[in-house]
Amino acid sequence: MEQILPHLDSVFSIDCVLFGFDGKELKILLIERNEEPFKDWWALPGNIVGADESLDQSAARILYELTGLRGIYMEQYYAFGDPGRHPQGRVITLAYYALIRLGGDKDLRPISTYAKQANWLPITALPKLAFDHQKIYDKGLEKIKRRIKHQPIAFELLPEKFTLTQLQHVYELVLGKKLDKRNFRKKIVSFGVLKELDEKQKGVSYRAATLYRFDKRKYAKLFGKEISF
Amino acid sequence: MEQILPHLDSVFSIDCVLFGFDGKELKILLIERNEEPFKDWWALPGNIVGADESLDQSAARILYELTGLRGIYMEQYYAFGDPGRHPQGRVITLAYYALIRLGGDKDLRPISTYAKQANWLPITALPKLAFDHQKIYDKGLEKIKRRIKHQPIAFELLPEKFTLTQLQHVYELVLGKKLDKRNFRKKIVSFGVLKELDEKQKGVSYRAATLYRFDKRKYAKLFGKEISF
DNA sequence: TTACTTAGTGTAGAAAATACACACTATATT
DNA sequence: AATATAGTGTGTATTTTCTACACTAAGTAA
Repeated sequence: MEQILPHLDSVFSIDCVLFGFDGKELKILLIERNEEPFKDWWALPGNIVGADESLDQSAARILYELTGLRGIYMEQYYAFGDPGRHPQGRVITLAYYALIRLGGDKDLRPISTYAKQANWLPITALPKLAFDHQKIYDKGLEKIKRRIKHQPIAFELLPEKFTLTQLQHVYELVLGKKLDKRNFRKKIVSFGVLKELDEKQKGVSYRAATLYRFDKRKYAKLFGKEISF
Repeated sequence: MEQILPHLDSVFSIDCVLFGFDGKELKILLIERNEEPFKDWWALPGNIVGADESLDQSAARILYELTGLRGIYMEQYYAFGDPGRHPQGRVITLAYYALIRLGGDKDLRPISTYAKQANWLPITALPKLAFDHQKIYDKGLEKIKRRIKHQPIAFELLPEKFTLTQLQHVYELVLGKKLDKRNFRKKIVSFGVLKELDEKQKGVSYRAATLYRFDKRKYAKLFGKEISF
């Protein structure tokens, strides 16, 4: 296809803030860079957008390449493009976030191409990040804080079957504050997206909690509507 | 500066959805294109991002060039980048919206460079738009609907001094539904961002309404906090 | 059997949201 | 001067939602 438009030397990338929950802590996926600039620094995983893919496709591809995960709820949230943000030229990057449940079944594929290692690090103790990635992460956290209050996205962080206490725990970690157990349960149940199962939690050395699953059909109806926390 | 990064022939632009309110209707600014592709079609005003400007600076510059306006509340809300969205190559565009008060004092500067004409058209009767601009507009409207519920941005659409009825009118237009006058006033006053003036409306052939101004200091404090409609 | 740990539940009071109707006032018209 | 008109401005009762708060039930481990 002929390029008629004016040309500017800009590169367009996508960076992902992958929030993961292992049952205890909220973490994000970081890679340790193996190349300059910012060699040996931790950075958000990201990549260049391909010529023939849509932005969402590209984000999904990048997530897949970096983690082996598919079908994850993922959303574009902000574009960062300060002229000085990348020392080697103009790079405009589009930030996506995803919510992922960690541990248990399938392990994540390692990331090797441009990183020494990849690791899930708890958000309570993040290292200094390369480029403007701290800013990107901050904005991402802010975004999901806002979003979890209004839309039922917390389930993405949990396994298919979960207890109400686990769900509450996720809300508390994301929002950064304690919630009242009874009020939390009342409200979350009132949304009508939870399905109580006959099963109980297993392997705990105390009274086992009832497991819940979330009802995708009702969830789909609710989505777009506003709920509030 | 040496370009080390891989190079892709992509162009990065910004398109603006400028919402305007003339006291009666909600409108957006559109231009009638004078060049192919989509010659003679209506389109959102937009432009290419300059090499040495930040995204927000670029948006502000574009808004200024197109309208002569400065100091307008403006926000990035989504990036559109389907490979086929521009017939002449890969163009990724970042959408911004702005809220503008129309009429009265200063008229907008005409837009001449790449358009036959520019016009404020009511959102209730929009023509077919070039490229994927309908999609961009739709998402923008959705965005401000959400936002006006939670943050005090409606003032941007009104003149410095306004009546509560005018303010309510804006809310009703954006949200697309009628609001109760008494409840609306109670609530909007309770936010504490309005300052009642001694002045009254002029030139009306009925009882003149009290004019209000909004208090920028309190507004600044409230900003970021959540309010709800 | 007892001690321990977490699950699970209800209610009362406060605050916020909603529904609802009429008198007032400035102007224009006769 | 009287009247019609059109939008301003206000209060209360009801319902709904939010908040604060503490004990019993169930299962496990010793």
